[in-house]
Amino acid sequence: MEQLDELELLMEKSFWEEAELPAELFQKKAVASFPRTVLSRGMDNRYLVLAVSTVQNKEGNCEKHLVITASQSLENKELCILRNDWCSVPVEPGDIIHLEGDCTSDTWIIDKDFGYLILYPDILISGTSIASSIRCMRRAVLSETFRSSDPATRQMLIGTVLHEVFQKAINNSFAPEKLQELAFQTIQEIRHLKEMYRLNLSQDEIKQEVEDYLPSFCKWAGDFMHKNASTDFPQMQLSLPSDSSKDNSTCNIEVVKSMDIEESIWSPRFGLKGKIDVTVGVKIHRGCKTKYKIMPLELKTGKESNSIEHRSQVVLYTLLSQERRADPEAGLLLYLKTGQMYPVPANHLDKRELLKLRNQMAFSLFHRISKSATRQKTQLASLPQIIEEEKTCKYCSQMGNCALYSRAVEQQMDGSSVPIVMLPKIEEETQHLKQTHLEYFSLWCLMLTLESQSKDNKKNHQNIWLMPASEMEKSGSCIGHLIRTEHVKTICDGQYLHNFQRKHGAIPVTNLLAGDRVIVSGEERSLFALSRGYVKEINTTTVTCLLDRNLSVLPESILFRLDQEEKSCDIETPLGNLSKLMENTFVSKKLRDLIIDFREPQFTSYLSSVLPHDAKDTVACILKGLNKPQRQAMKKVLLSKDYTLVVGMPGTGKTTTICTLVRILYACGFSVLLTSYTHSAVDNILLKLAKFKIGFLRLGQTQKVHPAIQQFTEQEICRSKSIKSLALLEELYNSQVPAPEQVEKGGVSNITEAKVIVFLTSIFIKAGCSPSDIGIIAPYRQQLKIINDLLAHSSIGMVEVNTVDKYQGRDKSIVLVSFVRSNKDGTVGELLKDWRRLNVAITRAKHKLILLGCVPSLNCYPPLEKLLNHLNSEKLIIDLPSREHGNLCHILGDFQRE
DNA sequence: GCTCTGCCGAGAGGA
Repeated sequence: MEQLDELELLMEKSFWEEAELPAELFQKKAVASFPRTVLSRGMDNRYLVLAVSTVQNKEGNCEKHLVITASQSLENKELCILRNDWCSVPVEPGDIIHLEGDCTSDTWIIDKDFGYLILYPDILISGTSIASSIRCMRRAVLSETFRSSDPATRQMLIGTVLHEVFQKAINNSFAPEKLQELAFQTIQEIRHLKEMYRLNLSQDEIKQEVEDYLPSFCKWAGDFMHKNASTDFPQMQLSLPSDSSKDNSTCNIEVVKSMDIEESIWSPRFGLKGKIDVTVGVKIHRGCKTKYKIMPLELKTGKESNSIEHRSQVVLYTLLSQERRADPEAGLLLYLKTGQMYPVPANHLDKRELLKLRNQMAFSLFHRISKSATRQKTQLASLPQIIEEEKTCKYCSQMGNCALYSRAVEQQMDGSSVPIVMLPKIEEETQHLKQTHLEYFSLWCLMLTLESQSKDNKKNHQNIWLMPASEMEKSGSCIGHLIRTEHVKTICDGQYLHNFQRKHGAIPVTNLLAGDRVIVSGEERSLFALSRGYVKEINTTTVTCLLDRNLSVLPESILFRLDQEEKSCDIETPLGNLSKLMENTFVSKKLRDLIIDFREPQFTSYLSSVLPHDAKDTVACILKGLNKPQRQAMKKVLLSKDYTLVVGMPGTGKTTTICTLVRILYACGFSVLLTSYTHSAVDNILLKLAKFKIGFLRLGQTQKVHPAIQQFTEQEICRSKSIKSLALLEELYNSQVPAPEQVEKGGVSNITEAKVIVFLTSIFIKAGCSPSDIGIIAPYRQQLKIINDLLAHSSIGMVEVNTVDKYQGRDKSIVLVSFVRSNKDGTVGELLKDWRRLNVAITRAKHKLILLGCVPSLNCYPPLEKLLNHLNSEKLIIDLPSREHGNLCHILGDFQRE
């Protein structure tokens, strides 16, 4: 906060004076807002704005002068002059910008005819968002904020299906029978059937409507593909920006072939992203001259509007295309209802205006929080102004959020201004809400926005395009220099299994684990973010990934890099829920009552009024599998008219309770809707339910917990007696042998512990345990990595190795825990202090639990100290004598050579 | 201080 005040003072000083001021200050702001942004010149230039001043030039016109730097030391300053309308770009000192154009003697000039300025270029905004901002910037920003408030319609479903049919046809054939077949096949796909079900539409209805389009598909193919002579193609009007003005704009356009479908491109040059329906190779015949271009082809199934929005989308795609190949200079807009196709030239003027809209939008998205003028209070910022166009507002899907934000947030600020004509509309849209509801909305919007902006969540996607793989590898979240090996296996549409190997040697030390999300890029600048997916398997030689695109179409020589996709905090779901909670519907009203106004939840008195009489025996039978608190929770839930909160520590059997509930409801003939904030929670429930269907008998087996652990968890952690997951603790090895931890950039590890863990695992397997019954847990990724590597070099099969948290809600027969930490200076990591995590770790084992760690070090952690004291009193701690360690190393040596 | 949790997601049409 202090830094910002200093900055504000700075901004009031004059231009040249400012430029002389301490560089650290700017560095501070830049670091706070744009962590680890790499400043650089060249194609991907990133400049830090040091100062902004508005000046009048000789002609009396306004110019903005920016003092900028691309050097991390902030020493080498350059000047950027913004002329004409570029003056209005809302750029401030401390901002990061990208410049397109020419720089002569350290001066950039961006004017109406030449050059672009991209504000916050690492915020990538989609083509459709920008196109929709033409009519209403506020709507575009609201749509980015409250995403889910736009339920899909019949027309959208038809649109999606027709897109797919066309995309399949262009790689196959436009023959009528083939089109028919492709259409039928597409309609049958499960995701479309689901959507039809949701919209209450029959398959026949959709089929009919889709088939109505097919003749136009044929017509288009007949017009634009496969002809004998170039003049057989329809005449069109198209001048490319590079054509000389003398050239006739009349030409024939021939679509030669489809190069890609649904190509997804991120453009950190223009701050854009998007998916191109079809990328086509096109011949433009003009007189005797022919130009070949690879262009975006945008499909539309709705009205043939040739609207500015549609055309703008195409223009933006020409900018995206430049990330991968030569400037197409134009794109194509095809209306599938009629087969009519319009060429869309990408003129400088259009691109300039669209990029200016992008900048405005980026500004709004970046500045979501402001300070109140009077009291410097942190508050939500105003959104772009409400427009005064009843027609546009009438059908706007963001109307509710627009009015709500205006009333709950903007109208509470000093000096807010709302167009007077819109006030009645805003009042009408929000009249169902009480003051408490408006305040709730405003508060949670602010909290969620602040959370998304917190330091933790400033993820740096941009490192993929700003940092070479070799540099990124040092952080452990990237692997470069990979080549694709073996065939790509198609699992289904949109899931392709790829194998990668390092071109030379083994895969370097990395944090990447199975299950991590990754972004696959080519190491070349033009090939980044080719595909996304997750790691399926990783060992010292090979990474197997499940990706959303098939990369076998690319040349085999391409060098790839995998970057771990850092989770960006998802506030979209809660914001969407928040918006839904404010809707004028019966359900939302009830929820507002309960959640905001704290109406007590109601319960009926008798189970007999809830459960059908004839289900009594079945229910009784199902309930047998639960302990007392679980049954009590179950009863409460069944009697609930509103909601019931079931609260419990990890391992206390919440999921089991829910599963049993589902089974009861199912047995009584109710339909059940499972929803969850997390996917994994629902997955766990489904997994357990599936188990019930298969064997079942598991329910009857009461698992016994070792009394020592039971006592401990009950006393220190749970207080509840409903521990389900039951571990039999056998031994705790106290490693009296030298087993120091290693702290490096990739994390904390302990090679000795890793070796012992692997050795013990091998013993269990030799004793007849199935590798799938064994789980290895360590709190640090680096340790998992080392254990994985040792396992990979052994003859041990697939033993699951993962972090504590990944075991949440699951059991293994045997669990080995490596605590890793071992040092003399008593360095305490935050990680092990978390007793909830400890609880998860020690309650995952059904039959045998082995904890491996350095007792003196672990005693530094209060929760562990309690556990160790407890185990000590039960004589469950076993020292590992140094003589044994020597033997162990021998054995391990042998074992590794095996 | 090195863990994890919320994640497919840009665009499907309408005026």
